[in-house]
Amino acid sequence: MDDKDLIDEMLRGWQSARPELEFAPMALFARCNRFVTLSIRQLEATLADHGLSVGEFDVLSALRRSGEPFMLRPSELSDRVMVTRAGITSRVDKLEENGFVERRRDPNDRRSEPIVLTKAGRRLVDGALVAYLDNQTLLFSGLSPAQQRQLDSLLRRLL
Amino acid sequence: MDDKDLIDEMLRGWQSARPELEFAPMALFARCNRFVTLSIRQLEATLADHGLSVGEFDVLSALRRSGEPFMLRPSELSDRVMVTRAGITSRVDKLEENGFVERRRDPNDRRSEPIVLTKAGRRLVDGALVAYLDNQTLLFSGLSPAQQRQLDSLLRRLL
DNA sequence: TCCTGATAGTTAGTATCCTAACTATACATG
DNA sequence: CATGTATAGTTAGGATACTAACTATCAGGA
Repeated sequence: MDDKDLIDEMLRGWQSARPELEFAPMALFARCNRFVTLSIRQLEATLADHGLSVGEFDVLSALRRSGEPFMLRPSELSDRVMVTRAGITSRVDKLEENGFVERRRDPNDRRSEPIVLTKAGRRLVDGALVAYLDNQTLLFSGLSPAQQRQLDSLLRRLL
Repeated sequence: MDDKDLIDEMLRGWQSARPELEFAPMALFARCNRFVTLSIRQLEATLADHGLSVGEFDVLSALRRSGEPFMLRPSELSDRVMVTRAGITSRVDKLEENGFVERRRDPNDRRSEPIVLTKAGRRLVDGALVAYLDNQTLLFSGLSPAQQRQLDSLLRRLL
């Protein structure tokens, strides 16, 4: 609401400072960025109610949706969550401290330390998931189903 | 290209793990997030060629487009760049060290320390701006002008 | 069997941002 | 004009993610 104005104001500033340049793509990207940033803040608040950060939730989620036995190696988590392995190490450290995941041994490869979701971890992520989905549904509630499909199609083209 | 697959794979995982829930909004948000994250990495690389981080560029940009005398107070910068004042302080510290901005005095209010763009700062931001705009144009080059307007309209509705 | 190179994961160091506490200054009011 | 409150900005402390370097293990070829 206020953000739209902010970006329009930026646009006006540029157009007056550098009238010979084209700023439409900049404004478009600024809106994407702004929407994502605001959304993440909301999601952070939602997950905080469950004692989780977004990063931790992402790890638990990847384990949860991988199905039985809810176990993935750090390198697989790294690929799926799009975070470096170092990042996964620190997230797993914290989740393990809190008893939501456990590091196991792979008898076939001693370099590997598969991560497995504990019962507590599964309960936690299943609970947080509902709140998370509700929040994301809310994020797009300003768009009709047709508009949501349209947005999805545009984003697929961009990626 | 590969990211689309990654998100589709996430979607398939969830649908098989929790078939009773609706994951379309989650996938939609994941695509927004992914697009923005990848775009920012590109922009970082582009600006790095000019010796700037995105955060520093944002500050210089706000000063540049504010017009003569290219001066704003930290609190104004904070509002326009959407970053806390503490964040502005550290960005300005670094920019000042490198000679791209200067802290001035406001004779009417000694609490205030207006930030002004130096000649070097202006040269820098004017140069980086072109590369930045080119990059952003490229980001959306997969969409037709009509599709770009469509996206803009959807985003305005979301914000 | 013994290297050599690849792979799995962690650790160390850096950068960035945020919140909260702190300092200095301004202003309104009794 | 004294004082309490609000405002401007900085500093301190904590969180998170990245890159690069390091350790341990595996696997293929001489």
